[in-house]
Amino acid sequence: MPSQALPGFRDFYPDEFLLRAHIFRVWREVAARYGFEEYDGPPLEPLELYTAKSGPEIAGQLYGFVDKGGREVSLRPEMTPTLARMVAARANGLRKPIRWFSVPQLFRYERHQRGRLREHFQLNCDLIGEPGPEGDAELIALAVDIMRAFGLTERDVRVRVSDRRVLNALLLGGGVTEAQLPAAYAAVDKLERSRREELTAQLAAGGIDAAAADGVFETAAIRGAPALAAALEGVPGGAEAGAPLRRTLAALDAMGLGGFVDVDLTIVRGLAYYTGTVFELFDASRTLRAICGGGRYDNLLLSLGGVDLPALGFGMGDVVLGELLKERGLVPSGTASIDVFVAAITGDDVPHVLALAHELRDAGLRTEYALNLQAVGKQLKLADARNARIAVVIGPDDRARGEVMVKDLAAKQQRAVPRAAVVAELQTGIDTRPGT
RNA sequence: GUGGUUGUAGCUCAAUCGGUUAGAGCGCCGGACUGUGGCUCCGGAGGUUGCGGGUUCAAGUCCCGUCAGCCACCCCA
Repeated sequence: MPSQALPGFRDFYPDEFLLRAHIFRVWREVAARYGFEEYDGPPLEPLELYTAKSGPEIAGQLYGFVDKGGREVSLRPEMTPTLARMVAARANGLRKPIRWFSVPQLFRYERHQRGRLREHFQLNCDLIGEPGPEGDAELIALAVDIMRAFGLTERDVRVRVSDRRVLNALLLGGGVTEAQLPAAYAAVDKLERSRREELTAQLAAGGIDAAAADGVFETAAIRGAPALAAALEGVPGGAEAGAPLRRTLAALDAMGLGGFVDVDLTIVRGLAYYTGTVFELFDASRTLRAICGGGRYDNLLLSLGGVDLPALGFGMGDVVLGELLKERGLVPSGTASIDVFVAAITGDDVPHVLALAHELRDAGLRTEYALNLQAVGKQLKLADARNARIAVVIGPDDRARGEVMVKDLAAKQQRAVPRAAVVAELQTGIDTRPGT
């Protein structure tokens, strides 16, 4: 028997599943707060659904194979093509803007490393049918509020925002031609990780001379809205190109979330389909990969699904986010816990334990008992190990008086309670405790 | 796909120059403890030293290969 999961795949033991469940719960709660509805699609799709968007070379990165019917298929590497198909099929009947989210497990056949596996869960939130920049603000705010719901502050995570329209205007205004834009984008993307001489050489290979290259570097170095506005004044069409981003930032400020946001033109993301705002969320110390990334892709639904709707969305994976939460101690406690443990003194008490335990379970209390008769001390030890709050001990003497012993395990106190009253008492007693 | 680096018990680690039967702590199981828990003490299980080959009288230790983890690149969710 293989002793471990496939490379890049994870086993979730109960204490690890706790974190995953916590992440999913927060994702769904906050998405619901923004009026987003959950959807899902198949985890396995025709291969061409993905090659249509990104070209045949993408197939090398896909978890694809030929199925028993001879079809070329792939586990889904992303959700957007599925979403595009679903929206296109019912586009006329859906009220706009469409606010949908999903939590798919996605797959990529790639060499894995920290924060990047062959499988992950990713919250996808998309807003479809809204062209205005307030929609961009809405989506960024959703991503930020998810961070806040996890207990992360603006000192923990930063949103770095750029805009294709802005970067295009500045690069073209700085002497880069339309055809040279991809090379310029690649250099902007690598600016933080590579040395400037290497990038200059790469830009030269792309036909961009030294003077224009300096312009690229200057543009990429712009930080903050005022500096960006100043730079835009100096290029043709700059004011117009900068207007949407300005309104998006103003809306975020009005929501009180402006403190999370940095204007940073080195955020590039996939060249293939973003058309406007692009943004990524990072941990403030920047030791991890991006937590979240997204932007506006106004042409994609037309090219994929044949429906012309503006759209924007983001994806937020569980792996990097989970690492950050662990790093900051923001994970729920790793121990399983129950409400009540019922213990028997003798074998004659066991049926009464079963009866009471079942009544407690019917009353909604998390209840356990020892599955085989053992010493009371053993049973209480088990109750401790399961983090029970209350132990109920049933013995012959108590039963003769029509009572059971109710023991508060934390307070180390116990008292006799009439058998007939114990379920109601425990139910209210436990429900009214704070912090449950 | 390329390069670097690391693999010893469930976990964290130890094992001198290559030298006897690979150890410890935590965790797990059992006992001390048959009407009352956390502590303590005692005992036990658990290892093909990732796997395969080579060198050697002798390999956890040295060499080669391979697999896996980690890091960087490529690429991006």
